[in-house]
Amino acid sequence: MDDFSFLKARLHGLGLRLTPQREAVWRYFAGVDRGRALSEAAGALAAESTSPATVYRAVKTLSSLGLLRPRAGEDGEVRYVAVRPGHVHLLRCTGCDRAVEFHECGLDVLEKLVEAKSGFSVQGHHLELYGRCPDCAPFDKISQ
Amino acid sequence: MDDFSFLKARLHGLGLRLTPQREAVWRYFAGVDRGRALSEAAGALAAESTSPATVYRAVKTLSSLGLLRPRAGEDGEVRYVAVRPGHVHLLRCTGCDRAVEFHECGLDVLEKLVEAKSGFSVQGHHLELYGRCPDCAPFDKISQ
DNA sequence: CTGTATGCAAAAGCTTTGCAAACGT
DNA sequence: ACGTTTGCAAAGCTTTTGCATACAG
Repeated sequence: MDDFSFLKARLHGLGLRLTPQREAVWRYFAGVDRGRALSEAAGALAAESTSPATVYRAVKTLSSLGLLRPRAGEDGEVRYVAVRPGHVHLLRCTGCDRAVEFHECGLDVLEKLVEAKSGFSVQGHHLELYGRCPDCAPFDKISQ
Repeated sequence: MDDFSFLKARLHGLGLRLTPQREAVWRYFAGVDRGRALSEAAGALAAESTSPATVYRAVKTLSSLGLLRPRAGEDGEVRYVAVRPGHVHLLRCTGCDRAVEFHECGLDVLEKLVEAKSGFSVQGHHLELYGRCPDCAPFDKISQ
């Protein structure tokens, strides 16, 4: 789980360094299977002796490198998820917000189609499935 | 452009009312072809004699009804977009953030597949294409 | 009448910024 | 040495909340 060399290379590309704090931020987001809000991250990493300001700055940096990606929840709160290299999509549980990755999507055909219809040049897509994980599904029968 | 009866019905379903302020908020978001941040909306609607607090409350309400949907931009800022009834996806310009809608996506097959592999029960998906609109594409050759 | 909605203004939170010190190359 | 990074603490914003008033059914 240490793509740190990868991280380092990406940072160096911009003349930036891989510091312990940035590594801690990356590990924090990469180590959980759901997105986290900035304030959550700041709170959690305070224990690891990384100041809030640094967490905010590091997230912004990693985000601009495309290593973290902001996603808005149903509630409008932004959570950042670590993006691994390659083409990855998430299936997220609407109950506990846990997520699993999947790769296939077959959207390249759709992209061409929409491109032709709209006159846009399509660069990529965000796709996320949502549903209930095995643990949360049972609750649907009880509550509500 | 007046799905106000639709709006009204959805609100009544929860014992809520369609007030002039809520209508103004809806019109604001529905009337633009790109998402807007809460603070932008609050600023713009102040001119229409709707207080910030009311805007924030109305967006939350409409959002919980599924009529507005929060989306996070690359920069991590949340913008809300009005959602019309039906199955709609957006193609958004990474330059100016303008968007056009499209409907086809063919993801039902994928949903079944991922469902089978993961053990989740899939409820739906968020899909967004991004690219350059005809107006913004030219700049790519100039800058950077 | 009763419960919902609004505006105001204050309070609370989150995020950013300036600056001096520490660090890596 | 030099430019980058950090932490602190202050400043700046956005967003939320309490409460009294207005409104709709």
